[in-house]
Amino acid sequence: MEFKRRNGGPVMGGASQPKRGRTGGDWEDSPSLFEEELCMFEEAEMEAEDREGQAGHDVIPVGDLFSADLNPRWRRPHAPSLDSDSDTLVFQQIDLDYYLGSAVAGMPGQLQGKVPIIRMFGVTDSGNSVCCHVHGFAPYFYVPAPNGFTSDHLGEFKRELNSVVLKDMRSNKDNISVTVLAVDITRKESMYGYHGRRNLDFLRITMAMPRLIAPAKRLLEQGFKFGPFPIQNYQSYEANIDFEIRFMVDTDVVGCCWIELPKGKYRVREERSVSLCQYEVDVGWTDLISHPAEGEWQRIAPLRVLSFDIECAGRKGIFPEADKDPVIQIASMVQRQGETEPFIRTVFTLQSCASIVGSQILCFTQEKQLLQSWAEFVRTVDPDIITGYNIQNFDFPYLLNRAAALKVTLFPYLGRVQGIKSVLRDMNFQSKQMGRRENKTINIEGRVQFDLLQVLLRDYKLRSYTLNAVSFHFLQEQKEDVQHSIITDLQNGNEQTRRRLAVYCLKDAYLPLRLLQKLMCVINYMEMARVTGVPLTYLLSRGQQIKVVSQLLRQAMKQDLVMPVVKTETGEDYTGATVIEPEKGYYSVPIATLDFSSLYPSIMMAHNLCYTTLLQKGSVEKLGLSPEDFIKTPTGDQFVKSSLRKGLLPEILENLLSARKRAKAELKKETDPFKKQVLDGRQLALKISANSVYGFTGAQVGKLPCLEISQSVTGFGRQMIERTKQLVESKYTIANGYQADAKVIYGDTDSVMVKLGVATVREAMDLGKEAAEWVSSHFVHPIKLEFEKVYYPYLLINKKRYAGLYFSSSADTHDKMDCKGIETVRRDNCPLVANLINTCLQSILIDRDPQGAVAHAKEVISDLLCNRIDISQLVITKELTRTAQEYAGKQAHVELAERTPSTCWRTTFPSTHSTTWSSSCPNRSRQRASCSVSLHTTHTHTHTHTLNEHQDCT
DNA sequence: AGGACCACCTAG
DNA sequence: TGAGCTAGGTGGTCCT
Repeated sequence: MEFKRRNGGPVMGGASQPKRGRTGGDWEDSPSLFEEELCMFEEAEMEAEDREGQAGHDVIPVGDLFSADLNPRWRRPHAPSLDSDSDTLVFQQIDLDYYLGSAVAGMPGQLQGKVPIIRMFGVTDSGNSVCCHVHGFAPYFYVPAPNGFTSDHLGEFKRELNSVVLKDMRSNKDNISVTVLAVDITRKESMYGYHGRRNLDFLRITMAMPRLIAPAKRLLEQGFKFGPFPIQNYQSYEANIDFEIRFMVDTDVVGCCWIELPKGKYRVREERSVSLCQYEVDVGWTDLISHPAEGEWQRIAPLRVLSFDIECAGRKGIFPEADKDPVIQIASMVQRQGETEPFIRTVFTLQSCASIVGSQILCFTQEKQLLQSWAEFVRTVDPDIITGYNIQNFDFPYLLNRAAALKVTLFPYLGRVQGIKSVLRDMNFQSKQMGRRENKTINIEGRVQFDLLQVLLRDYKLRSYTLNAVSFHFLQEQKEDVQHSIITDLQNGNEQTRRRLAVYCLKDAYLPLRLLQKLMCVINYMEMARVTGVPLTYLLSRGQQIKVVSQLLRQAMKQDLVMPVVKTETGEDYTGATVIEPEKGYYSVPIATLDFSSLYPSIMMAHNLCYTTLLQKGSVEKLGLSPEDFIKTPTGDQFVKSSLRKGLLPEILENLLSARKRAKAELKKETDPFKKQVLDGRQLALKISANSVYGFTGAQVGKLPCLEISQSVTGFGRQMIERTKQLVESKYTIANGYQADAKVIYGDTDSVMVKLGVATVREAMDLGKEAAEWVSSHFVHPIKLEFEKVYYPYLLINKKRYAGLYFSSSADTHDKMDCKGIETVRRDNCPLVANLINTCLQSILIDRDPQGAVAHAKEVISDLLCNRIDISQLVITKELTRTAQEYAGKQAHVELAERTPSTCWRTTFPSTHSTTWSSSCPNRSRQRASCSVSLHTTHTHTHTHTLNEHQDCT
């Protein structure tokens, strides 16, 4: 039930070689490691290019920037001409949107007025870009047909609805004359609640464009009258589905899948092409073939990934403002997905700049020209994915604003569709999970914006999210050493100082690429898009729910089930999981841990919990069900058994979990490292997806909350953990011939920690496995209790706070020291505390020397009191102190410090909710706070030390 | 002193 | 108009 990688966690993809750090800080004398690296790129390429007779250019005078001779690599590979009569077009779709346009002759759909057209962007196996316009798909939704409705009434219904929708429009600037395209009768069943498997007549209402769905739905809900029928309120179904998702679900297209346009079924645009893509085609929506991501269709096209970074010359102490401060450098790196090195490394500079081996420098005397040329560079390189660090909220907005300030009119056309301007918008994204977050967004049609900062904020819990910290954490590598404050000075210096800045800027463009690769972001996100069926861009711009909705709709469609639109209202929270009261203390005996694997998904599968199986009040009587047809959950809710109807959610979960098993099996067999990465990304996506189904049903402000499901799930969970405790403690007893009476000393949600009374890890493992198997036999398939690990020794401080040496792979050596909930894993303490506690825990658990722990803590405190340490927030839990003392046999009559507020400055960033600690004041202009240290020692006196903003923190 | 409440962050 | 869930520890503030 863990969705976010804690503290970065172990980084997947094998260990990386830590780079040796740069020793001297003397920049001009010795080139940095990064420069050596750039140099190596150059050497490798020189060899290759010598054969082709292309000389490398270090510094290029601005002029023929875009001529093929000078920059042969900028353009995509040549695209052979395409003949739709004889060629099949196959491409991997990476972005999908829609627009309103005029009908194209020969394509299906409405002919007059503006029609919605789906647009897919993608790349072929040979690296050519594709823009595919898909015609004839229109948005629709459902309402139940009123009693007595027949096909004779369709015309009247349609006319009347059309008329009220038209009347409802405040302005009609698109001059829409027809809003309702069609109304059909179709047999469907609501997915909410079991009502005896009877399909009813539903009206499928097709609208002319997506934005007409909401008013039509509203008008029907508020009360709609037509023909002889009385005024009536219509409950609507599937009226809140994004148009893109609607299309993808109906055509079996998933995010990042391969699309095939059979020969003869599509048209190549010769004139009238609107995109910058190499191929631009039109196709009818029923003519495209979507390939499931299996076998050969798991591959990934050679996508172009552009990473960039900008530098601005800010004024002293003022954050750069786009209307005043110039953009002085833009570094860009372009890499093909799947390759290890960027094949374009370039930096656009304002004013001259000395050459950097391995990268191309383009110097400009006019900032306007720099910006304009960079935009042209982007259009020429035609990247599929644009990355960088905080590009979404800084670099892109700054560039757009700066270009506007300088009136570089051709700058903001960065997308793949000609004539569409990239504009900046403020978005207010908010979720319980991530809090309120102000975000800026810009539209870049056809290119996926993959801001690495946003990825890290979503997927990793880190202490700090600066590029420097993140690079160090994942790559053991850091940024080039340039202080922000000296950027302007470097720019105003000479070509050597600007060169130093350029190296810095290049590295900041390079690091995101390295991180993307190391963390396998592109692969993992693509796999998530494929597994859940949503476009790649949704994964970064939307929440968790849309992924479940997409899967739910796909499953529902097969059974003619439709999803109601529910009004969201928050009610009472429901009861969650049980946390077994811990028997706090230090255990110098092995503690076995048994876990239910995928507890909540397996509960939903085992008991067939779903919207479609829920028996609402009175249903049992109404449907005349007998007791063996349904179950009653611990919360008193009723669901029919799978013999009557198999639930959609259990089906989805089974598919996800069996697909995960397959992926893991394939992963084991696979030898190709690249395919391995894909498979690992897939199994991870499948696991996360399975776990988020439960959360979806409990999301009260959501697309389809169903607390009967979520509270039944947790209810079963509570019952199960209680039962598990009883079972274990009843069987593993001296009376039954075991060495000791087993005792469950702790448990949380889906796990129990058992003191089995055996002396060795080996015995605990063996007995643990046996116990897990035996307990499993008492539960319904596929619920399974598994032996996970042995803790030895184990320090149980409180609920959700413990530490122990973790034995799993071997009984002889521990895998790690596992700490849960303790200061060492929390980000709201300064590092000193985390380090101190960590050292103490190591002392206690590994060295088995609690006095050592106490001594160490004392020493640190004493250092603090004597100002020998510049940072100091000390928080040692009372429990840890007590436990350490207990273990030490009360011999150590030292009370550790209880709590000491800080002399270091804590900064919490509201945007990211992250906290950083520093010994210097982060913002001198703003703080009024004073900080104090107060320590209690056994010698009774209290030291209080207060610092305020006028004192130096060190 | 003790409790109600909040913010923050974690466990699962 | 879009947002997965609950349990619970710890430390802080404010009130009585």
